[in-house]
Amino acid sequence: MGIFSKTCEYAMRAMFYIAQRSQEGHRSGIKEIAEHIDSPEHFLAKILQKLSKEGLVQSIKGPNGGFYLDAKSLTRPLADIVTTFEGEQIFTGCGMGLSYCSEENPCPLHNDFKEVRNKITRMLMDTTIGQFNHELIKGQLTLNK
Amino acid sequence: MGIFSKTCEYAMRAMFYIAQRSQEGHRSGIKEIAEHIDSPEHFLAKILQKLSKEGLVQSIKGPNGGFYLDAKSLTRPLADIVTTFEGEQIFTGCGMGLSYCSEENPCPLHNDFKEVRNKITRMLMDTTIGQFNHELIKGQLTLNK
DNA sequence: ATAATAAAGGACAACAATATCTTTTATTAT
DNA sequence: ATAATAAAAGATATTGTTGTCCTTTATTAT
Ligand code: FES
Ligand code: FES
Repeated sequence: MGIFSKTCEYAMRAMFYIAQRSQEGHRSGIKEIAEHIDSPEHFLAKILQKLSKEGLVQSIKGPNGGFYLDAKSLTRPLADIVTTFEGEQIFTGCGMGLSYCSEENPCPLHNDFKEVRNKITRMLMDTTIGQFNHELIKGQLTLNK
Repeated sequence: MGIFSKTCEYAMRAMFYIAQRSQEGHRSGIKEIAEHIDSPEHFLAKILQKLSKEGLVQSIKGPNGGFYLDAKSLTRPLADIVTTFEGEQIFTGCGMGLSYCSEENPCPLHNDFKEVRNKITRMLMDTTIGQFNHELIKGQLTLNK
């Protein structure tokens, strides 16, 4: 696995996709999303359910329903999605798995790993969900290759 | 989970511990290692078996036997341990789980994620297994807190 | 009202990661 | 030679992640 779990990866891809479609004024059904981000449909449904409960994505049932993002949601940082699935561990945890990371009792990787963590944190905090709509619509960025 | 799997975390901690003890001229038994890095004993045995097969750690059976690191092994980069358990994914994979990462078909996180990956890679390539022996012996660094 | 649609929710299945236990093999000391 | 030690190897158990399926609920269109 990479840095993030598969669940979290699908979640990020799905949210970027929904953001793009929302920008275009469309709501997206699970099937459509799954196809465009290349994820298992039913598994994705579960993921979106969780994001919906967290209020990170909006949804409407029934015909013409689907998932979309309101203005507020489009400005939320990617970090909110990651936290939903991975918890705080990735932002604060020790790189070698010690029960907590501290300056007083550092592991051998502590100094280097702090920087890695900070870079990840900045990436996730500074990136908003709606940030790439333009590039995604123009096809300069991809979610399924 | 953090960036690395539990298996990989135990492996790194174990190797740093064995390195330290090797430096002091001792071989370490599984039980001793497990206690000092706070890992499940039998699971650690499996991990060390794999590292042994890879030639990353040396071992001797029987009384006064145990695990140790020869001069060559002490200079190997931490990356070799990580690759054994996580493969190349962590060094080359896409942060959002796309099947491959490329400049031609980048995901939204590509630019930021490249830097994260590079920092991780540098950390693991530039750190050698024997590098922290002194600090570990003096207790300035820890493997079990 | 009824049928159609689409998300929400619950139950379950497959698989991989983590963990434990037992037997075998190599080595050493007596 | 025998017993003791410790890693190697094999078998199995537990848990978490990933994935599927089926039923229910809300909404819309007819
Ligand atoms: S103690 Fe390990 S990263 Fe800080
Ligand atoms: S394409 Fe996703 S990190 Fe490069």
